[in-house]
Amino acid sequence: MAKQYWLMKSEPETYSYDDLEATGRTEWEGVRNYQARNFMQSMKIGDGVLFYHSNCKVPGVVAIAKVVKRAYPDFHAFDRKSPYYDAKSDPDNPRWFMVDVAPGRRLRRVVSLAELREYADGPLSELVLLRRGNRLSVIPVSAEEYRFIVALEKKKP
DNA sequence: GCCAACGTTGGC
DNA sequence: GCCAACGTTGGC
Repeated sequence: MAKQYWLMKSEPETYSYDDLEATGRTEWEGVRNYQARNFMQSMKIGDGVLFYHSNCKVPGVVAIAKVVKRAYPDFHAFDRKSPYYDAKSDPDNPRWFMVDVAPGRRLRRVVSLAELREYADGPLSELVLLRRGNRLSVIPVSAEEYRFIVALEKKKP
């Protein structure tokens, strides 16, 4: 199976790309949306990830990361004390899954959402992120879209 | 199975 | 802080 690509959102105040670099690896826990979960379940080791900062001053893609562990049960859902606790998920029949992600490299500059929108009628016309009202935190990206977005780092902002 | 109410996401 | 869009919940 060919390498796949994804965009994963994180609020930098909660967990930024700097945090990922500091720890070298993270569990992508707390995803509580079925569609996003399904995407994570189809991820494979080595898949490319666009690390996106949401809910911040300049939302956009800040770095490249990679999947380093395939989907496994999000055990935070079993922990009553966790903010991600979900009584409907139990260890015998887990409802939520997560993958592990490791850093790749920071882009030369933030490729902002506003800039991505400039290509909404062109190369990024199919980008799920740009669909109206999209709120998914894990989004598939085609190889072409991935390459195009990464290449934008070389453009003058 | 419908749908109103509610909570959350996330850009602005 | 506002609010539009969306998913989930629960009454009926």
